Amino acid sequence: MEMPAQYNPKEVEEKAYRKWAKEKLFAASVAENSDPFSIVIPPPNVTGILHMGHALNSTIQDVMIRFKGMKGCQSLWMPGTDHAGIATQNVVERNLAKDGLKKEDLGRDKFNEKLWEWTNSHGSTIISQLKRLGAACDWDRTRFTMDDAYSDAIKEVFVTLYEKGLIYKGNYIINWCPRCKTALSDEESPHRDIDGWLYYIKYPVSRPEADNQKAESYIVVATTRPETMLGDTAVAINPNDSRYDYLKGSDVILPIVNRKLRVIEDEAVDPEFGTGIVKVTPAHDPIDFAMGKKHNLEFINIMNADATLNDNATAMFAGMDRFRGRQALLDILYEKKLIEKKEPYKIAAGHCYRCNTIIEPWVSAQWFVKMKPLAQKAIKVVEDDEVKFYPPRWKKVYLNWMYDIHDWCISRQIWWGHRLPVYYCKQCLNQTGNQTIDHRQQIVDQNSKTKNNKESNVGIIVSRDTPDKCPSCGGSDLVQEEDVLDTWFSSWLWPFATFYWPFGKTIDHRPQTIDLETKREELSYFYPTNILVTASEILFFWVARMIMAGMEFMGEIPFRDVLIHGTVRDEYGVKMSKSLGNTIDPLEIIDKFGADALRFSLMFLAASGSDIYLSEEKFLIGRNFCNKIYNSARFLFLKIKENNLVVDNLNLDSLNEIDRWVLKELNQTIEEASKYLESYRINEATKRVYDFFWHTFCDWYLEIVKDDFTLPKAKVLIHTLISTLKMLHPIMPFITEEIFEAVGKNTKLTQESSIMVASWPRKTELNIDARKEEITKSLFNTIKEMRNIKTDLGLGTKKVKLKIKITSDTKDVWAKNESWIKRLTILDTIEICEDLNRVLYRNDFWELNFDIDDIDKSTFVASLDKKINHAKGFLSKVSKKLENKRFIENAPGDTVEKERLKFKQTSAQKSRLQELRDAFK
RNA sequence: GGGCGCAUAGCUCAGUUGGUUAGAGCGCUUGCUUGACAUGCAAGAGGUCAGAGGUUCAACUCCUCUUGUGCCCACCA
Repeated sequence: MEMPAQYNPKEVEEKAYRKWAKEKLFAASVAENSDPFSIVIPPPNVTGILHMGHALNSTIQDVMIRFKGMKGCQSLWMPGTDHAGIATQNVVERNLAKDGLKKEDLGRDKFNEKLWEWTNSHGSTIISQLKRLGAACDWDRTRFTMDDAYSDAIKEVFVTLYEKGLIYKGNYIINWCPRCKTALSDEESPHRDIDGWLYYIKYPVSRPEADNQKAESYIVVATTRPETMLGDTAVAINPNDSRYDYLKGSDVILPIVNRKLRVIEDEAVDPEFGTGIVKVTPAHDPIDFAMGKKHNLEFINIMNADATLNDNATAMFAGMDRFRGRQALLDILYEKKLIEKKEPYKIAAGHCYRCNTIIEPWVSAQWFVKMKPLAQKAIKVVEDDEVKFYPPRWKKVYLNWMYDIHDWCISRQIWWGHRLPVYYCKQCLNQTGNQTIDHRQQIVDQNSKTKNNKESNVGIIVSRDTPDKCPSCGGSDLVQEEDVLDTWFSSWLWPFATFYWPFGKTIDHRPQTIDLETKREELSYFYPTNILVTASEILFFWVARMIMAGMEFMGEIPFRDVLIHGTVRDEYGVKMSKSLGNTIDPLEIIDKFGADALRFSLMFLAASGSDIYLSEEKFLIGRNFCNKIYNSARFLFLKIKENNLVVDNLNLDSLNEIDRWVLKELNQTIEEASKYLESYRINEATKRVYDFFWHTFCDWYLEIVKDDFTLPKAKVLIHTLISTLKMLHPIMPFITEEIFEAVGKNTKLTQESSIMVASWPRKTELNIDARKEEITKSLFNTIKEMRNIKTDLGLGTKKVKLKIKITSDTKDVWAKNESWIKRLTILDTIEICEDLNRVLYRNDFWELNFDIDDIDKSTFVASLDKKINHAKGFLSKVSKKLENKRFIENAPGDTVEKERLKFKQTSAQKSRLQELRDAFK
C-alpha cells in the first residue's frame, strides 16, 4: 500500500464513520455486566447549523462517550433536536415573505404544514454535520421535541402540574416581543443597556382653592419612556418624602389626555431619584403594575400587539409605532413647554433573545408555572453536591438564581409548538362572562380593569386526551387553547422524555416499533445520566429546569455532573456570532484540515471552563499533529515490511533499558491521561498524550531504534503506537481508527474490529533496575549536553570525533548504543580512552571530549558560567531553606530530605562545572 | 445595585489539595533539502507569575486591599 507523505483526512473520515455506523458501534443497550454511562445531547435547534460552539460542546461529549466506551461502559449518547418554536417559525415566516405572504394568509393549519415541510427537509442538517464531526451518538434513538410520543410527555407534565396547582393562568405584566408578537419568559428577555434620555415632564396640579401659596402649579416626573404617560393613572411619592406633602390632597392632571391622576404613596419610590415623584403606568411597567395592584389603580393599555399605540393613547397618536408616538408626543410637550429638561441616560431594556427587538412590558393573559415549590428539591440536590458543577463556581450561580426564582411564563402566542392541553367550554365561559380565548382581544378589553390575578377555572378543561364534552355542563362546543408552550417546556423533560417516558398512560403515541418494557428498563439503567455538557448561557433556561423536572417527575436527579465549558471567541476575544460575521465555520475547518484536527485543536486549547480564542491558524496544531501521527505510523509499517518482520504481542523478556524507559513513560502517560479524563480535564489529558507521543516516542525512541529495526523493537514500537492511538481515539477518532486498522494489516496482532470497541490501554508490568535506569537517563542527558556543546562551539551539524573516558562500570552502554548515539549527536566516531587531554562534559559515569583542535573558549566558558550561576542561584535558595531551623522542624521529613538531595546533587554538579571551567582558564 | 471571574514569556493560555530559581502552542533567533514527517529536526532568546500587605518553615498557588479587565443577575422610573 502506497502511503503519501501527507495525511489526507477526507476519505479516511468518511470511510471510518461509515464503518462505525454499519457495525452499529454507536448503539448502547442495557447490559447487566457493564456500568452504564450516558449523556443526553443538548438538542440543537432544527434550524441550527453547526457552529464552533456546537463543535466544542459536541467534541467534549464525544470524548467522554468514547473514553467510557473503551473503559467497558455501555456508553450512550442520546441525540435529538429541538423544535425551537420562535426561531423556526421566524425562518419559515421569512421564506413565506419572499412570496409576499404572511402566515395569517395561510391560516394556522396550512402554516403548520409548511413548518413540518421545512423541518422534514432541513431538520437533519445539523445531525449530518454532527456526524462529520465524528459524534458517536446512538442515532437510532434520535428524538425530536415535536414527536407525537414526546408530546405525550409534555401533556402528562402539563396536566400533572395543573392538577397539583402548579400551573395557573392569569393576567400579568409580561415581556412582550412586538415583532414576534408573543410573550417571553424573563430569561428570554435579557437586559441590555441602550442609550436613551431621561425626560423631565411637567404635570399640572390642581389644588383646592384655599391652599397655601407655596405649592407649585405643576410637578415634574422623570421617565425614559414618555409615551407610556398616556397610560398613567397615578403619580407616586415616597411616604417619608415630606417635600410633597402638599400633593396629598391635590389632583394631578395628565397633560394632553387631561386625566385626573391619583397621588399614591409607596415605599418603592426612591426619593433620591429624579424628582422623587414617579408617574405610574400600571399596564406598561412591571413596578407600576405591582403598585397598580397594591393601590387598586386603573390599568390602561395603550398599545396593540405590534406596539403601535391604540385608541386609549388618544386619537392623536393611535396607530403610531411606539417610538414614533414617543417623538410625536415629545414634540407636543415641547411645544406646550411641558418638558423641563432631558438628560442622557443608559436604559437597561429587555431584548427579545430571538430577534433582538426591544421588549414591551405588557399586560396579558398568560399561563405560568409556580416555581418555588419545584425549586426546593432542585436546590437541595445541588447544595448537597448530588449534582456537581465543573468548574464548581457555577454552583453558586445556580443557587443564587434558584433562591430567587420567579414564576415561569410558559405560553407563547405563536403557532409552532405544543398547543397547551387546555380546552375551553364556550357555554360555561359565556355564563361567567369574564373569559375569552383570544388574548389580543382580551388585552384590548382591559381598558377598564384587571380585577383579580387568578381567574376562575370555570369552563377550562385541562386534559391529557382531547375531551369531547364539557365535564361540567356537558356542552360539546369546546375549543383548544390557541397558545403553544415555551420550547423550554419541552426541553426540560429531555433526560427522561427521550426514553419514551411516561410509558403510556391515557395517552400513548409511541411508534409501533418501540417496546414499552425495553424503554422502561433503559430509563432505569441509563437514568440519572452521568454528565450534562453545556455552555453557561443555558444554565437557567435548561439546566436548572431539567433538575427541577427530574426531581419532580423522576424523583431523582437527571445527571450527576454538569460540565460548563467556555464560550468560543475570535482571536480578539469577541464572542463568535453570525451577526458579527466573526465566525469560523467548523465545516470549513473539517474540509481543510479534517475533523480530527478540529477536534484536537479544540481539546488542546479548551482548559476546563475557560473561554477559548480561535483563529484559523490555531487548527494547525491539530493538522500538524495528525500529520505527525500518520507519518510515524507510515514509517513503522514501511520498516516492518522492509525487514520482513512478523510483529505480534510485546515480549517483556527481550526488552533492554531503553525499551523499558519508553514503556515506563507510556505507563505514566496512561495513568495521567486516564486520571485527567475521569475528572473531565480533557485538555490536560490531550497535552499529556501529545507530549508523550511527539516528544518522547517520536523524537527519542523512534529515532533511537530507527537503524536497529529488529523484531523486539518493532514490537515495542507497535505496542506503544497502539496504546497511544487508543488514548487519542476519543479526541481524534478518525485517524486513530485508520491507523489501528493499518496495524492489523501490517502485523499479526489480533485486535478488535475497531478501535472504538478496543479496550483502554493498561500499564505494563516492568521490572526496572534503578541503576540501569539512571544510566539510561544520564545517557540521554549527555546527548543533550553534547548537542548543546556542539552548538556553543559552532559545530552544529559537523561530524566530530568523540573521545570518552568511562569512569565506572558502564563501558558496554556506549558500545551497545554507539550507532544511534553517533547518529543523534552527529558524531564521526566514539573512541574510548584512558585519558583525555581536555574535558568538555562530565557526570558520575563518564567524561568526554571532542577531538578538535582549537575551540572558541570564550563561548564555551560563557556557557559554563551561565550554568554555574544557575547552580549557584539554586544552591543559595536551597541552603537558605536548609539553614532555617524552623524549616527543618516544621516541614515534613520527606520534603526536607528532598531539599537535602537537591543540594547534594546540585553542589556536585556545580563543582564539576567549576572544574571544567578552571581547566579552560 | 448585587454576584461571579480573570490578570503568568511578544500573542493565546496551562500550572486543582502551598515545597519546579514556572510550562505549552504560535511567533522570534541560529543551524539543518539527515530517504517518516520542512505540516519536520536540533539548539536558543524571552517571565521580579498586575501592585501592596498578610498567613506560613515555605506563596504563582491561601487571605485582605488596590488597580485594570470581562461576564451574569437586578423593577431605580
